Amino acid sequence: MSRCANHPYDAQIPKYQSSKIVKSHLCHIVQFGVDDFESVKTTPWEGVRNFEARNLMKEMVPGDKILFYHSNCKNPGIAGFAEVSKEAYPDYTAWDSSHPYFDPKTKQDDPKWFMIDATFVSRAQHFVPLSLLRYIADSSGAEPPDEVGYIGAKGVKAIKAMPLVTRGRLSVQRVDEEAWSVVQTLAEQGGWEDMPLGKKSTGKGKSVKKAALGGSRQGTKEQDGAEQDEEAVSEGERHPQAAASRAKKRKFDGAQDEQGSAEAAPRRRSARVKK
DNA sequence: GCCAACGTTGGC
DNA sequence: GCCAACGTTGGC
Repeated sequence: MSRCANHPYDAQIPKYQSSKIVKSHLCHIVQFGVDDFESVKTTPWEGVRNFEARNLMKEMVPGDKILFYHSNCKNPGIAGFAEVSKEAYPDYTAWDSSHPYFDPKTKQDDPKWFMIDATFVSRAQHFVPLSLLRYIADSSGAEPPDEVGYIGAKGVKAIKAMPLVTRGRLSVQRVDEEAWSVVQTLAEQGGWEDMPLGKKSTGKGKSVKKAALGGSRQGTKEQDGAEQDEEAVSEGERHPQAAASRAKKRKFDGAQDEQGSAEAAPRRRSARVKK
């Protein structure tokens, strides 16, 4: 759709004013955490270079909710909530040879990569670490640990089904209503501070990156087709499952990353929506 | 179109 | 820094 008319190249500048592109070895890494997101408010979700993730973004419509996830950092997890503010349009960073996400194989008259615009909604009052979700997902019982007993067996079930837990690497994945609800509740209630998660779960951790998981569409529930689409993988991707999150970029172009500067440096984001 | 090798991602 | 999972590339 829209091409870049509405998004001149400059449109992305704001994002980089607060985030950083780090060049190391042959890769560039874009760090973008919840702090950056909160200050920028709306940002194009550029750099997704994975077909499955890209197809999921194409399904998103304004209003779809997004879970913003910090990946590639010491304490990965969900740091905030956002929503899709512009449907998929060509990712212009793919055509800029000086950009970390440049992809020499795509042309402007035949866009290969797309991005959506994501608008910050709120921070997670309690950072929800991946380690917590994993801990819950790995437990054999149907009931949650006492510390987060409020999510109930239904919450445990929803977490166990999350792609974030079952497959990990896709930068953009679907989040069903139940999972969305549990994550939101966890973020509001907290309570796992004393659990043996291995890493700290305060959210203050150090580096964070940006990543998001998508959200569900609000209100409407469309069908829930959520599962259906899977993307057909067009060209490349054939494995429906795997793709986890990543959006990578090409070889030396950059990818995202993170690292953190001291404390916060989230990087990528991914957004997914469910429908 | 299949398959092996290689490169990347991303959690730990 | 290491390792496992996965995607991509390229030969046949």
